[in-house]
Amino acid sequence: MGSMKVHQFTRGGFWEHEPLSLTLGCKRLRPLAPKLSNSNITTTIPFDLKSFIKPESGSTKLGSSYDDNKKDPPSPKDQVETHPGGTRWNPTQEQIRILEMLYRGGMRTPNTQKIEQITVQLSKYGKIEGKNVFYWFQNHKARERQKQKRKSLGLPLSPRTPTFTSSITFETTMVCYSYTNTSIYGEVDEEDSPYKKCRSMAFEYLEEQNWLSCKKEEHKTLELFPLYPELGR
Amino acid sequence: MGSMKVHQFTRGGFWEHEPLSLTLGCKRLRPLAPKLSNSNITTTIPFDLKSFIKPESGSTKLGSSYDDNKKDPPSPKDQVETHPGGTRWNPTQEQIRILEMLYRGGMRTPNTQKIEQITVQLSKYGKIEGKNVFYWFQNHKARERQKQKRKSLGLPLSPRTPTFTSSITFETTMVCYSYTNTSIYGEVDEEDSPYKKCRSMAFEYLEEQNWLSCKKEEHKTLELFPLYPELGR
DNA sequence: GCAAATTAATGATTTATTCAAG
DNA sequence: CTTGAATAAATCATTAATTTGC
Repeated sequence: MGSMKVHQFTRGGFWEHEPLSLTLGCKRLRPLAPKLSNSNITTTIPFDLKSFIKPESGSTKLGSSYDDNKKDPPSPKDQVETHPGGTRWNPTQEQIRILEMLYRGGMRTPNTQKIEQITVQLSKYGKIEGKNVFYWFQNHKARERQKQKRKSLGLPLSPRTPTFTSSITFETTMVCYSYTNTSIYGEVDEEDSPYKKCRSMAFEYLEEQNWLSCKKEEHKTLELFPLYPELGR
Repeated sequence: MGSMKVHQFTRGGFWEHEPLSLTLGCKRLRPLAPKLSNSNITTTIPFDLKSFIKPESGSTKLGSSYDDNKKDPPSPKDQVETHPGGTRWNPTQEQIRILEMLYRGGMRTPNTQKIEQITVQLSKYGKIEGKNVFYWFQNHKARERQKQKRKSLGLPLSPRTPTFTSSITFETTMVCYSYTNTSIYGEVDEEDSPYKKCRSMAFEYLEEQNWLSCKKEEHKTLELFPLYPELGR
């Protein structure tokens, strides 16, 4: 019971009975889309599952007439991975520069059309897809907001470590956090949110109680606190 | 510092300086996409903003060759609102029946292609768009999970809703969750389920800090800090 | 200097919340 | 009160930077 379990950090959730499937485009190893076995279902569903096997693509959306008010958001993952190796978008300086300008100019969540246009323009400076633009705005907005919040809270502007996983491990009397994809993990891998909410508090408590004995030297990929940069401390 | 902060549960974010714009399609009244004023930017960006005024649509994505593994998710809002009045999808019995079957069959987050196929099939039973299918799976999964969780927590299977806030409420010897501005739940009881242990530790800690002073009866929307990790305290 | 090890950034997805139509 | 729709937060994963021990 006092043993440390070291394993891949899987999402808090559980993957139900979803079969495992690997993506070709990228290296993800965790279970992805289910892939319902047709043989298992076609018999019960009065629905042409056959056509599900190999679809065309299409989804030819017509340009909505005019209104600029139309939210008509983006189509994140709707694009086809163009990069062969399955690597992620690596923006060029120029691309970033332009995106930041647009952002500073007030653009926040461009709709599909705008995204398409931006993409076309940015293509001049390097490979890029619409979803990249979409994600960039999403992430940039969210991260700017975090920065703002941290600043307003007077927390150290530490742009510190983001990859701290949210898992906490209880074992014996220790609590540890895993880092990046691999590390410690306790038997307690609850996925409940209340649990997560307590993390920091629990940690402080344990520290106070001198229950924290593991040192960084003892375990490379182990770090005790700042669970989240925002937590500071 | 020992004071309890009681406030309305507003989203962590704020709407920065985003200009307000109303959608025509739906009635949302909060700030939406920015709509960057061109006159303000074109002068500084070496980037053809002009072309942003009135785009075409396109985004003709080619069907990715084969792999079914490709995550290639959906394109939620990528569709064009076809309904004139801006009403939302009103699924027919048949459509729901089929969707539920697919769900029970194991399907969770179909990719774009699958969505497209499903959409085509479901069109036989009534008007429907790809995004409707996408959202349906999203919502269904989330709500099934809630039901499950509530059940596992032994909470009243209150058909009550989804707005389980993420806040935790501490009070006396109980740990509660706030629920839609009002209710609170559960006590920190028995066992040493690490999960519960965590809760109780947190509780003890807070109590120790004299941060626990309010009673359930004293207020409805009680919220004790770490709502979100970033909020820290 | 260099290459492995580690940290910081940030692209990409999923999940949680919110809102409001019906 | 149910649930479609949409956004924000959280999370995961990969790559760029930086550090560290030769």
